[in-house]
Amino acid sequence: MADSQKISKQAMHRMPYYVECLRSLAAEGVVTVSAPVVAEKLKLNEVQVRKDFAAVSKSGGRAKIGFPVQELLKDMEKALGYHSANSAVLVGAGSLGHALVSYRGFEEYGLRIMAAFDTQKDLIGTVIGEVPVYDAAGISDYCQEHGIRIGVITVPADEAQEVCDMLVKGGVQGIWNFAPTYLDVPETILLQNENMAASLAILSRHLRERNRK
Amino acid sequence: MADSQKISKQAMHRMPYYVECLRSLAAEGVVTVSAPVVAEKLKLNEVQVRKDFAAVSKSGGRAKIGFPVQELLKDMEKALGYHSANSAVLVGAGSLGHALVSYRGFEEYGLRIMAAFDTQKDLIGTVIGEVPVYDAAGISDYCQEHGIRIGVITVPADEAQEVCDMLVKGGVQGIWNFAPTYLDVPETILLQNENMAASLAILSRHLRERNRK
DNA sequence: TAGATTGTTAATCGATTAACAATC
DNA sequence: TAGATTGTTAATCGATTAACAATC
Repeated sequence: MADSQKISKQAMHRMPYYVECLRSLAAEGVVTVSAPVVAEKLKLNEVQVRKDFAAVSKSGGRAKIGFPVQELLKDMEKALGYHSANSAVLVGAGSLGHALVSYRGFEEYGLRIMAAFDTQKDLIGTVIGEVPVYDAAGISDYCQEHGIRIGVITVPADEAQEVCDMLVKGGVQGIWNFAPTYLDVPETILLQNENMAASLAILSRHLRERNRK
Repeated sequence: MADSQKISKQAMHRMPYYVECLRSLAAEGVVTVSAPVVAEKLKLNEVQVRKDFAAVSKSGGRAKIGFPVQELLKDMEKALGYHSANSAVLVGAGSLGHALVSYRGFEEYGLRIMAAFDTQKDLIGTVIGEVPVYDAAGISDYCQEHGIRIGVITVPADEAQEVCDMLVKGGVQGIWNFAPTYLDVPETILLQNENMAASLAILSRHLRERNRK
């Protein structure tokens, strides 16, 4: 029953799937839904879903009936911060960075990329979508002036730490790191590593095992 | 000492960071390295690193000396499948899909995107980088004819299941799903969900907590 | 009422961390 | 030898799953 604090990282990873599931139920006009039903749809353990729901739901569910879809959805989106916009900058306007900047989909989750930075002369001064690309030298100043809270790192591994330091100096509170490298950040800053290399490795490993048999 | 099978998912997620760390050590000309040293650099537990190394290293380490950097690197890259190319197709050539196709970085990890698919008429027939975009109707046939092993899904949530089914029908063995939705796949197929919404939610949540105090 | 579903307490499981003997 | 580091066995921790009483 919405104890605010304690949602485990694992639970946070399941939340987006609940949201998606609840939205599609809402679209079908379903008014209430029970944990076992959602668990069945998502192939998850029933108790797990119940606990996850309990962790975000303000008013709780009702025995025999379940949870009101719309209300649970709202509570969950709030817990996930989907509606609280966080200003961000992205550093490294290479192909991945370019992609992420032009992908507007993150806005739905509260990420608003205000500016991009790069060191490459021919990128500086250009505009991606509606996002301007500035000289990387100005990262810290820009972040301070605009109260930027999140830095997205899409530079090569060997430049990531330097960029990270500049972002920290600029006062960002969270860093979303796409470089496959370890970053050293002060304890107060949340580092979220997006580990695509690991995902690929897990896939690759599975295929190898499979094709050996 | 390289028991092949049992590398946990969590361990797999740490591997890319080891690889990056070992590469940079190798570049500095370092010949051997011990688990405690790497643990210190990566801010990980020493025993954990030792166990992870033991899981991939063929010849094992030597007391007081540690592991030969080059050899361990080779063993690890092999365990991760970095050098075993897997052919893939990507479905959904929207902005995220476009980004991933044009990002050549995944080739290093063994993912070779051979073709992209979309339903949008004005995208079909175009070329992204060197990758052609075909009509989504032909997914299954293409995969079968070309022995495609991995399908990458970057379509909106409500189209993902349909696309997934076509990929499965085409005989892919692994699916890398970027849509924030649950997919139903046969047990034999490995589904790897790339959960960017969750990453953002975790960041967002942290910022909110922090700014309340 | 009977039965489904909730919330919660207890048991299980897997991964991390600690302890320690073996080795170079 | 002494001390660092390995590999391994045992203890701890956290998350998942099972069990069950309370509720509608």
